[in-house]
Amino acid sequence: MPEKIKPRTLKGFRDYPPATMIPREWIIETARRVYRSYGFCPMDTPSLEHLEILLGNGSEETDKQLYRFEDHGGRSVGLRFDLTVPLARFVAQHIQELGTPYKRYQIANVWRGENTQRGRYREFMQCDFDTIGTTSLSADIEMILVINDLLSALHVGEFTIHVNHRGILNGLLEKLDLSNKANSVLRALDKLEKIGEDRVRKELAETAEATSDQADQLLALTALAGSNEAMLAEAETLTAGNETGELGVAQLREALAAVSAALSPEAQDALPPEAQNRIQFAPSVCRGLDYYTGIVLETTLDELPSIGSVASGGRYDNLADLYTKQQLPGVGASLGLDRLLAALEELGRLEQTSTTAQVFIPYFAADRRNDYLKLATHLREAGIAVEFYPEAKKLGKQLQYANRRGFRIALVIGDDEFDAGECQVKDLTTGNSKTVAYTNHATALIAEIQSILAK
RNA sequence: GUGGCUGUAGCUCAGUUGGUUAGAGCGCCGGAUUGUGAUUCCGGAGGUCGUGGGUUCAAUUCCCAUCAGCCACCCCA
Repeated sequence: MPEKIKPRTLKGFRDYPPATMIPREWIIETARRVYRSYGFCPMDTPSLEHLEILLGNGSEETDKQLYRFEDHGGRSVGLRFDLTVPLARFVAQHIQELGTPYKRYQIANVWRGENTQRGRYREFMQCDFDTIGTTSLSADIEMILVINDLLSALHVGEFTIHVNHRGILNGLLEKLDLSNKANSVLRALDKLEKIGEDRVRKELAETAEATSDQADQLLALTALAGSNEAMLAEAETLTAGNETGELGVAQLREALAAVSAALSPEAQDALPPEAQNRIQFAPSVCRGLDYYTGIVLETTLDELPSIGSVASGGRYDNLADLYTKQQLPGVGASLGLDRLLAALEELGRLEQTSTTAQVFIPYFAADRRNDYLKLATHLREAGIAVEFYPEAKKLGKQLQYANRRGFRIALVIGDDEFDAGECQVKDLTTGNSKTVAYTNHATALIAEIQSILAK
């Protein structure tokens, strides 16, 4: 007998059995619903692109992480490592037909050949939404509202949206004459919470050659704490005299005020106290996202901040300048679905179900198959998802199966019930059952099922 | 990509200071109970100890490599 091939998956690539796929789809559906509720429209692009498209302004890091190869026609190609670069190519190619403002969402896999860790895989899904072709602050405000709606709808527990404006830090850097060291400075400042002020100071001195006076000012900004209003006032003082910084503070102030106004006061008051500050000015949020130029945001879960940002985004001045002369400003953000799922799993916030139907019909009376199928059809027509067991096994076994899969209701019908035109509706959560007539288009039965499902 | 830790049944783990037939709990399958699932009792299946090599009379145990997972660094457009 030949050796069997060992079944296995590649590092960083995973299977998604039903128990993980069901919550996954639920998140996708929720994201889709929220995005659509703001008028964002679906679109997609190919997984594979010409290498030159993806490399574009690529940093060395991108280079290293990119999955690339030569296709059968000898072309250099690569798998997309995010959804923003393909979007840039897409709008550069199609903006004439699309018109502006163009609002899109895209939920798709991306690939990065980086080392794996909890919540970090080589194939993972991003749920992006963007508004292209407008510089209006309304779009920025809307981005914050979308993220707030989305995470609220996902039942992730309390979360914090950390909002900043690139202009504030850039302004301070200009003022301190450190603009040419921006990357090193931002990278060091971003580690503040992680490694502490002393080591950040050290890193600033080493990598950005910052003087201790410069470091003082940078840390004065990033270490700000207190209410959003108070912090903004401090930031205003620190950047005073610099146009970029002042504009940044002003825009952020306006956006935060608008977000508060948009969220109804009643809804706000109904939230627990910690949630009323869920949108916070965070002067140190600036990492990565090099092309962002305006408002930026990151979102962390209050119960598990260590897993990192589960949704981030911001405003960019010119999305597609690599591919077109047309200036295309925009604003957009992305939900990191796999990281979020990893977090929810760790927090025990995922529902354990392996079924998509709520109602189970055991195959009980062996020669009544067509009657069972007919009943199932009736229920489906009423919008109730039903699974009919394929074998006329012992009832106990079938109920055990139903219980394990997480069905809510079993409809027990044997010869006696068929003859009497009734049906036992068994609530699998409580174990109680109730006998209901199912004749007359099963109206009474449907009502009973719906009342149990509504619980 | 660099460094560290880990890998024993489907799951969570014990264990062997190198030595006969590698264990437990939970889960799974069957029966007690041929019309009712989470309890109870009885029985059963399931492991080349991640994989490959080396040292040894003997390796699941020691060594090397490799694969995978986790952690830190790096990075996260």
